[in-house]
Amino acid sequence: MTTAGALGWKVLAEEGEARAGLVETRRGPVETPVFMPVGTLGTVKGTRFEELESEELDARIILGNTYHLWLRPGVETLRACGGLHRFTGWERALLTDSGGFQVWSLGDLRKIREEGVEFRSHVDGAQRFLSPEVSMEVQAALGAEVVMAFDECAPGEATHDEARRSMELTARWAARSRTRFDALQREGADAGRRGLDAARGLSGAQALFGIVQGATFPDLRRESLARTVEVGFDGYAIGGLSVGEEKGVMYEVVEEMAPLMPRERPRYLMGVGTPEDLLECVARGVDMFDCVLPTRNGRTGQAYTSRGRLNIKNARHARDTRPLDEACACAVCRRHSRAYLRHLHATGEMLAAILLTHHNLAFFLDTMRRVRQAIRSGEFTRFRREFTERLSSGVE
RNA sequence: GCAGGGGUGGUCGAGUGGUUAAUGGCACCGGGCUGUAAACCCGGCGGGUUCACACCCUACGUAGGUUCGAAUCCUACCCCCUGCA
Repeated sequence: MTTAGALGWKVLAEEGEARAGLVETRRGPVETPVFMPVGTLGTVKGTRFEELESEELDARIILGNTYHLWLRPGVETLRACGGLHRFTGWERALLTDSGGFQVWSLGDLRKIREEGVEFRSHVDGAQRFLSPEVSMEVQAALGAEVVMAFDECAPGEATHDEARRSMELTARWAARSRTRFDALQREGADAGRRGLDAARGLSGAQALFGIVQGATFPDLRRESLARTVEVGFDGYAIGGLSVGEEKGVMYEVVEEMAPLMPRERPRYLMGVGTPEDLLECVARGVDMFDCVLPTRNGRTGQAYTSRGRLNIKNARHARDTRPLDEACACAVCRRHSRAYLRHLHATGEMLAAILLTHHNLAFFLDTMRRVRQAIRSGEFTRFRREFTERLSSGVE
């Protein structure tokens, strides 16, 4: 276990490339492999914090987003309210994305320069300039346990030249992120530190993760990793995947990169993925994941089950008195039928989104719990095969 | 009874002689969603044959009529709404 750092990390068990580990944050332990629900605007949409903390979901860490929270409610408000934990009432660990993803997802609304990114706010059209330094400042005001370096997320179909340019920019931004981040920690800008007892053998500071880019090109990915490790971070992420490239390509990049990433640091695959993706990428050596799928798809009528996806909008469920997933023990599956959930969705009732989101999160988080257990008991290979097989068997 | 207005596809509602199987909305059916511009977006939606291009049939209250051609014009009838008796 690393001590005095911002984050503790140890590998508890390994099976092939898969590993079960423990990340110690200043706001509690996070067992890995872990799925981190996405809470872009300071809320995991459609859920209450009590649910996330409940034994059933037991989410140990959730995300927040720098770009979105920077626009609304804004840094000053966040500072005035004591950081994102106090502002939202979430007392467990947080990880904030840097805004790098918005460089990709809001591609039509920004211009990239060496200095940073000029965004035209999607909220009101105002010009807003985000740079590694600004991102670090906002993330200090947010006070998450894990801060992400500001990167450029290039499109999956980027050419080698484009990907190189982007990767090199990301590398320069990584160094700038590190520098500004360290200064902010020294200055005590970290809003999340307030009120914490600095026990647990940790420094009490925020942790900073670097992000490996390079699109689909192995040479660029390797160079990106080397340059990121050279800067030095508390953890390392693979970014720039599931942004338009083919699924097989994503697995290849992860398969090649994860084993090259420092063993003594947690490895985080950003923005991934489906239940199958999680299993595949755990098998390739990834420890941390986040994805909007369980929450977004919960709102749009799609349930993840042990036998694959179920579209609650389909007429075939109109009189189906069975739960979403007969193998699921979540509160929604214990109480409600597919017929009722379909009715709620069809009538536009907000409860439909709430219940499907709950089930989906329960499924994702429970799956990861089982993954961890399987790795620790040396049964991950079998678990993965059986789980994947069942996933593709189709909902009855 | 008289005077106006009106009856269009599951529904509401455009269209008022010819690219009209008929604009739109809703409903319905299906699909998509991977570091959240997403409680959102896309497609289908009279019937039949066809892999498809395409073709055929049926349709704008009912029945006739005018016209090369009608949901659109004319006549009669039925029904609905409003006002006056």
